[in-house]
Amino acid sequence: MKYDQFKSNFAYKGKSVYATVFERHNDSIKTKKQKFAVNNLEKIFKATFKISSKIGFHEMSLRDLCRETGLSMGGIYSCIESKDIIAIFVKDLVQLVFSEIIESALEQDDPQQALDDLIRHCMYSTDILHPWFYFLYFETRSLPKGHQQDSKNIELNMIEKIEVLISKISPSKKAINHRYIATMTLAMIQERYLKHWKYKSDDTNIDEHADEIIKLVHSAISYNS
Amino acid sequence: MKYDQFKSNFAYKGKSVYATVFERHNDSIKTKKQKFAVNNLEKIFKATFKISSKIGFHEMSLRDLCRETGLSMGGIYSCIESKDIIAIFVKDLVQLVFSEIIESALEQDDPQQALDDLIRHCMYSTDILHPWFYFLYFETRSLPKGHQQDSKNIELNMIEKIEVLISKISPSKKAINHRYIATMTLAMIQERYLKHWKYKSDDTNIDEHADEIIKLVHSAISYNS
DNA sequence: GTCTATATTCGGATAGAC
DNA sequence: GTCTATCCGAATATAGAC
Repeated sequence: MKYDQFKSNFAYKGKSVYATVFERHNDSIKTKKQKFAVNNLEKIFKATFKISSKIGFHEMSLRDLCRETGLSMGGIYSCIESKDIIAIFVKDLVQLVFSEIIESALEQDDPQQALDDLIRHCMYSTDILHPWFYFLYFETRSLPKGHQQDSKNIELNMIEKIEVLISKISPSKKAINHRYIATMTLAMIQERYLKHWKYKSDDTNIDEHADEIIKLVHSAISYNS
Repeated sequence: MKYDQFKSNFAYKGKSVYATVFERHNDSIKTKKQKFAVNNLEKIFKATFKISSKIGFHEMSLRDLCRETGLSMGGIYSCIESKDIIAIFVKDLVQLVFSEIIESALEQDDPQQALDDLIRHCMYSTDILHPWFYFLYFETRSLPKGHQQDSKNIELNMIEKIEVLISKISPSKKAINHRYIATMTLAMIQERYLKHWKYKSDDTNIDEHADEIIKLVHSAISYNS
C-alpha cells in the first residue's frame, strides 16, 4: 500500500484528529459542545505547532497563542485547563496512532511483508501528522515528569516490534546485530520528519524514500562478513 | 585508531575546552584573567548542560544556574554578557570540532579509510563532548536567528563530505542513492548521542557501536538489487 | 572579580461582564 | 461560550557595595 492509498484510509487526517482529541479528553475540557471545542482545538494545535517549531513550546507564551489563533485568553482556557496539557494531548495522540499502526501491520503472517508495511506506515503517518510527531520529539522534555517516560516508551516499543520481525526473517545470527538494525531503522524513519527542512525542496518523494529505507534494512539483514 | 587512542590525542577534553571558549570569545567576557574565567566557564557550561538536558535551555532560569554553579548573578554576568550567548558559544565550539575532524580525516588518500575514520572520529568526539553536541541539536531553535542556519550547515557540510567519499568508493551508481546513504550515516551517528538514555546501561561499547555503523554503511554501498 | 539588592518586564492563570 | 481586565509570581538584567 503506497502513500496515497494509505492516506485515504487513514483515520486521523483533517478535522477528525481534533475530534479524536476532544473525545479522549472531554473530561478536562470546559467547552462541552463538540462543534465549538473541535473548532478551537484546531486553532490551538495549529498555532502551537507553528510557534513551537520556531521558538520551542516553553518560549511560546499564551499571548503568542492568542495572537496566532485569534482567540482570547478566556477562549484558550475554555479548551485547555493549562498550557502543559497541550503537550500531554499531543503525546496521547501519537501514542494512539503508533499503537494502531503496529497492531495493523502485525496482523499478517509474512514477517517480511509485515516489516515493510510497518516501515511504510510509520513513514506515512509521521508525514501526515508531521507536526504532532515533530513536536513530541523535541518537546518531550517539556512534558510533566510522569509523561516523559511514556514518550520514550513509544519509541522503545516500536524498536522491539521491529527487532522481533527481523529475527523472524533472519533466524540465524548474521553479521549485524538485530537489535542494532531495529534501532537504526527507527532512526532512519525519524530522520525524515525530524529534519523536514532537508526534504522540503527535495525531489525525492515519500514513496521513494520509504523504498530506500527498506532496501537499506534488507541489505543490513542479509549482510555477510 | 580506536576510542582510547583518539581520546588521548583529542584537543578538547577536560579543562582545555573552556580555555578554548575563553580564547575565542574573550572580547565579550568581562573577566580578563584566564584563570578566573576558565574556572567559571566550566561551572556555567556544566550546569547549563545538566539543567537544560532535563528541562530545556529556555526553561532554565539564571537563578537555577546560580544555584547549580554556586555563583551569584553578578558572577555569572562577569563571564557571559547574556543568557543567549551561552548557546552561541556552544554552537561555535561544535562547529570548530567538526571542521577539524573533517579536515584531519580527509588528509589521507584512501577514500574507504577516510570514510571509516570520519565515522569513527565523529562518534568519538560526539561522545567525549556529548553534552555540547546534544545541547546544540536540541537547542538550535533557542539560538538567535542569525546563528540557527550555522547550526544546520554544520550538519549539511558533514553529509556532503560523506557523500563525496562514498562516491569515490563506489563510482558507479548502485542500488541505493549515495546522498541518501550519506544522510543516513549521519543520522546513525547522531542516534547514539541524541538517545544517550538508551546506551547508558547497554553492554555495547562505543568501538563496537562504530563497527556496526561502518558495517551497515558498507552493506548499503555494496548492495545490489 | 564577586557579591546583594533592585528595576522592570512578561509569564500563566483567574474573575466576572456580556 | 467568549471576552476584557487584573492578580501575582518569576524572568532577565543592572547598579553599586565590598
